[in-house]
Amino acid sequence: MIKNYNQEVKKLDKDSVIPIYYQLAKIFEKQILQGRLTPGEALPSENEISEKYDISRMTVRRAISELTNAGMVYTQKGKGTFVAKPKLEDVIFELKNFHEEIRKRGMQPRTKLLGVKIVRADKLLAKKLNVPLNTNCLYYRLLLSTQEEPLVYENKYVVYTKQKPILESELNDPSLSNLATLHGEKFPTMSKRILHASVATEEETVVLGIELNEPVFVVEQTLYDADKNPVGWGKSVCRGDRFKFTSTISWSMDNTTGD
Amino acid sequence: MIKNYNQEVKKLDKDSVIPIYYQLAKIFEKQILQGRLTPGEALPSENEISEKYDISRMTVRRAISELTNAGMVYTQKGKGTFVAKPKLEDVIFELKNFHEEIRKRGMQPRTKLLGVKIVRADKLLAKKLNVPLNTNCLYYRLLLSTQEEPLVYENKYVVYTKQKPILESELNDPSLSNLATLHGEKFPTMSKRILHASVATEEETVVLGIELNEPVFVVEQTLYDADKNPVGWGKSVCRGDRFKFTSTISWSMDNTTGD
DNA sequence: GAGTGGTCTAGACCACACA
DNA sequence: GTGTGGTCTAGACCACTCT
Repeated sequence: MIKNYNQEVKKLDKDSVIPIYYQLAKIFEKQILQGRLTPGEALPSENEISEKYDISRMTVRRAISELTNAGMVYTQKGKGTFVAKPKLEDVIFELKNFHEEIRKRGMQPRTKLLGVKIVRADKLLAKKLNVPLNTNCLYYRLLLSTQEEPLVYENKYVVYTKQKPILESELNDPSLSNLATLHGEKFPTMSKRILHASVATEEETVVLGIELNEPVFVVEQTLYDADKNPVGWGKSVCRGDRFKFTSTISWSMDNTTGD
Repeated sequence: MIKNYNQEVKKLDKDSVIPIYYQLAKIFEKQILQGRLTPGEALPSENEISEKYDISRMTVRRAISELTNAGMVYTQKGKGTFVAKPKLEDVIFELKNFHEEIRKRGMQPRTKLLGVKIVRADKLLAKKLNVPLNTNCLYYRLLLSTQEEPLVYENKYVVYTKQKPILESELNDPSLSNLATLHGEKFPTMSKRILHASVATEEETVVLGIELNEPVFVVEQTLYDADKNPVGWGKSVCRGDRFKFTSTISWSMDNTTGD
């Protein structure tokens, strides 16, 4: 508590395997987290820092860049670098690969193909995929489960332009982007998703083995190519009693988001 | 289609107001999106690029850094820089400030304080906030609405160490992190949230004006200070018929996530 | 050993903010 | 004007990969 009252210069180990810019960023991070630099307050200028620690200005900039990426400081041209306010009210819910997540929890993920066929686009699908009515599309119905119980019921459609046969091996990665890559002409480069809270329909209760009106997450996904044309569309229904999304926002350099 | 077979060098405008590193990054982005550089393929080495375009290697590195941040390429020490595979299966659902979102949609957000009082921590709350039983805590009940209808019902608790009076002005920003900052000793620096799909309880149907068993999103939030001690806990119940989360993942330099 | 990306330097010029 | 951050250069040394 009584140390450092003389704004003593923290030491940088220039021979360390740890980069100088990282050591410097950590020094400022510590000062910010300890409240010795408070939100709105200015950091020393880049020239001051580079003289004080006897390092190049470019190295100072790299350190500040790390802090900027972490959202801890922001820069203003011609004015200076300032400590940011924590933005803990922002939320980011991440959803990662189903198989990995299940395996991480010590269970065995399974993918069951309930059906796959070529269908002609009806009005809804034609609109979702921006194709003419009755265009040939591939339709997949999948059930993702652990060894114990079903978890996700998926319906996916992709534009079917290559007329390639449907391979068993597709089930190794039945993600919409993989299916679209295999059977479409173009590369998917953008994915839009919408997450709804809903209750299970009759069909979903049967497939998922839950009661009518049980809560579920519904994730609708649309894939686009580089020209912004839809190349795939799908709907995943996740059991509400087995799924939750977690979000960690941390005001520090490590762990931008976790789990 | 027939152009550029002579690997003609794209021009960089060195006198432009647009930074060279950005122009260069855009050139590679275009080549990748057009499929002239495919996933797994190597970019020219940094030295080659710097000679080819007659710019410094540090500028080349800055350009590649932009592409790396966008997830379009990855680097391997001693080997080279390679085009990444699009990871469109990752999902990021963002939830932004309630008031801004409502206003953006052309409605007027309202916050109604249903109640605020000092309570003694029961078993559940003592566990959530990691304090002894019966510790004094502040308890807020809030209703967020448009002019037309209620949307979110919130219950929030913060550790009450400062013994500061409760101010009307807190309602300008009744976020958990603001309440915790005002009434706690320490700075919140980390926020964890859990998103559940559920159905409305009896109390929630009354407050939100919906039917029993209507789907709702439940967002549970815990705030921590720099020492990882909980300083606030809250639960927000959002009408399922009025809320959806959207996610856009784009394999390009702009729009890392949108809306 | 040759080639690669990672780090770092000691300069330079610029546009911007502020007095 | 002075001071700030933003860009850029032309070198340098390192650890790493591959042959």
